[in-house]
Amino acid sequence: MRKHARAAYREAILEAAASVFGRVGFRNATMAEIAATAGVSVGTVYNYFANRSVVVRSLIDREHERFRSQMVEVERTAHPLERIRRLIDSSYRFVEERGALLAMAAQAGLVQPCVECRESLGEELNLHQYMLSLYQSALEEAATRGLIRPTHPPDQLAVVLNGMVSAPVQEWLYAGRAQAPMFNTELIVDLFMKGACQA
Amino acid sequence: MRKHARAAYREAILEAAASVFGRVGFRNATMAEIAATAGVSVGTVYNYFANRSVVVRSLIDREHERFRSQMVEVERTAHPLERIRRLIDSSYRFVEERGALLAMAAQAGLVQPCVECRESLGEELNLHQYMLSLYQSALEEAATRGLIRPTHPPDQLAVVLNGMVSAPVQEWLYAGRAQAPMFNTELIVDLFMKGACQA
Amino acid sequence: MRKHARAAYREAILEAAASVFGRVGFRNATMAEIAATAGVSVGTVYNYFANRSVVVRSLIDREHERFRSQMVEVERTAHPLERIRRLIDSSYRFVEERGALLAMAAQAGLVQPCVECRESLGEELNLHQYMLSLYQSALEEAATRGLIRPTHPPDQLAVVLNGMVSAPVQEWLYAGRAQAPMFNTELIVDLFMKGACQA
Amino acid sequence: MRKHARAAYREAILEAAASVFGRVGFRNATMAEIAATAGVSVGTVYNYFANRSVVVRSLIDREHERFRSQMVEVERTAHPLERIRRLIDSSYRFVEERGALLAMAAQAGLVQPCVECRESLGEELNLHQYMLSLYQSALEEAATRGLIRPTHPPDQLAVVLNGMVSAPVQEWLYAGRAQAPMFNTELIVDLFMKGACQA
DNA sequence: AATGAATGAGTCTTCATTCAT
DNA sequence: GATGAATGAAGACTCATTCAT
Repeated sequence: MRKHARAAYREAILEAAASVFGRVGFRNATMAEIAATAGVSVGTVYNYFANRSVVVRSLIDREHERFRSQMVEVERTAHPLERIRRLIDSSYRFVEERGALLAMAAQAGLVQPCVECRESLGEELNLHQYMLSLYQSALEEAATRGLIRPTHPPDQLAVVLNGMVSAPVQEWLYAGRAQAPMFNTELIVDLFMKGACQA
Repeated sequence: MRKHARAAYREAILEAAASVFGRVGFRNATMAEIAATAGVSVGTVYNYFANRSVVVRSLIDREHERFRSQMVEVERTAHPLERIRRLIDSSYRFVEERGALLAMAAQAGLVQPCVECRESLGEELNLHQYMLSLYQSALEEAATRGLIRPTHPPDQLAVVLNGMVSAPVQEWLYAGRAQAPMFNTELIVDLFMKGACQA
Repeated sequence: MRKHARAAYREAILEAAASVFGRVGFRNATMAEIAATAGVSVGTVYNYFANRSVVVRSLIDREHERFRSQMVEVERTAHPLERIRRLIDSSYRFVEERGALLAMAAQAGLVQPCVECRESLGEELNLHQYMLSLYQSALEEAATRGLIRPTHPPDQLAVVLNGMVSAPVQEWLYAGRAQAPMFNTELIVDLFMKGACQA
Repeated sequence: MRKHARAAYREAILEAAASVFGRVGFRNATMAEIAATAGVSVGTVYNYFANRSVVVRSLIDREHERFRSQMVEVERTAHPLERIRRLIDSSYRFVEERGALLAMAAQAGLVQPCVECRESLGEELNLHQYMLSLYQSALEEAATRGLIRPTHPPDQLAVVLNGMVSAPVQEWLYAGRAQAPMFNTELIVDLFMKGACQA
């Protein structure tokens, strides 16, 4: 039960950190405010996390893990184009469910990498790279099966596709998350597959 | 010649700021480091800029102006799809030429909006909005002329297109600007127009 | 006991501030020196007082309060001339007991108003006005009872009387508080009542 | 004529300093503002005065000199009580004529000594001491001639008398010099000589 | 183990003073 | 000799981190 209590504290602090990061931004968040939001003392935060940057890393790790575990099932989808559709859809669902965190995630490079934050965050923590690799392997498979035009290298396609997916999220974050997010998977998929031109 | 010297100092400080912002990030940059990089004393920086945030704004204003003036000519292109191609191309050329600055610009929301930086920067300073509006009006015109499918609302198309364009830039910034940037306008245009699927 | 410690720290800082203000002057006193004198770190001072000017105000408020509470009893004295005598005596006793603080108080306008300090101190903090009003009402009462000549307006009399009382204090402060203060209430009262001339 | 120009500059700077000290206070006055008010450059100020504190001292010296020269005639008055009356009257005239300066003077200890300013001002610069000595010798003479009661030591009388004279000036300065000053020599003299009591 | 006050290095900013033009 | 820009020491204030209770 000791263990249980520890986990609860840890969780409370991480949630508080997520909320504060989302509210005041990555750099303006102070340990004092995180502690206050979590309803614990500063010292307690330091009992659970060695220092500020560990808080950040832990938070990102946790979200990363959640995101990955949500994607694991999707990754099994056999048809590569359908897999892409589901990856996008699943990404959007993640954003919709964990929106507050995303503001912070966006700044920390989960969605789009942020040069500023890189130093304090390891390379490995990045959802961005993870999504790119998922898109890329799906695209490679699609190319192999002749489902998409072999015109462009899959890694470049992956980057651009990721940009298409991320753009509405960024837009929403930038608008201050005022509206409930409404992401349109079909638009992205349709556009990516068929393009904008009249046939 | 006094005037000339003043302009030179101003420029040197802005360049130094750009470099420092690019190197250590938007918020980690100290006035002392900017001054040192410019080869002047702290006091001198304050002779030219009232405070830290004025340095940032001035830098962004300057880039904004340069970017706009580069786009002015492009905006006159009559054919909307050709205009889009040139907007993209011109954007990439701007990035290639003023790469170091872009790292900073990226964080400050010139390329992709950064929630954290918004508070310290006026709405109006944003290249992002500017590019979106250019894309959108081109797309509206194209829709009117029946050049693109009327399936999707032009504002959403503009957002996604901007995401496609920005993605490789972000990727390059994120990779630490290690390589000389190689942006492929044709890939973006081709993908946006025709899509990835086999016909 | 936490509470006790807090009060002790607060007191120590205020005493240190009083000492530093007295030593180097109102405006030359630095937070660092106040902290050092109190034997705490700069941060600690800021844990107790939001900023420099709050330190000053708090110090003055405290003295103001002490002074007023010491006067409250005197104010009840029925006979107006006797009341004046006691007001003077009580003022001098306050100065004698809390001399170190007075140096600072003098500059801050407690004893004699100091134009320079007014902007940073609220009107209401002023002992000077308080004493004037006490003297004035005593003088008005004395005039009504026919105890003093009705020649001069009571508000002007109050100002001059206050000047008589303050002068020896100023003198002592100006001499660097080298000697133990020796204020002569009888001299002031005698002079104010009977004047210097031979009868 | 070179000499003439130099003197004019010197004078302009001192007047500017007086005005700035009077406006923003002793410590808040910057060399830049003094220079600007004088209509010269900062460098020029330093061509005439070695440093900030020399400006202050020079200003005080000048006023001191003017005051003394105005008093020289008064000092010759044979009758000691009449001399006191004229000293007071002359002091008030000086204040009325050079009011702006007095604000600064007050802070700098010309009228009432200000502990804060003592360090930057030599002992010798003090009008206060000068006036005290004039009052004291007049009082000693009056005591010798049996014109005043021998009850109180002349040095203490001088201090108190000076307090009586200064009080209305302080009051006027403290009120922000809003009204034209109206000092009442007769009230001071009458009160000092005869006291406030009914005969 | 939780607490929260103490710490002090680090940041922005001011301004007296210097000095090249 | 006048100019005014450059200088940098010094001061107020913040906040991550430590540690006695």
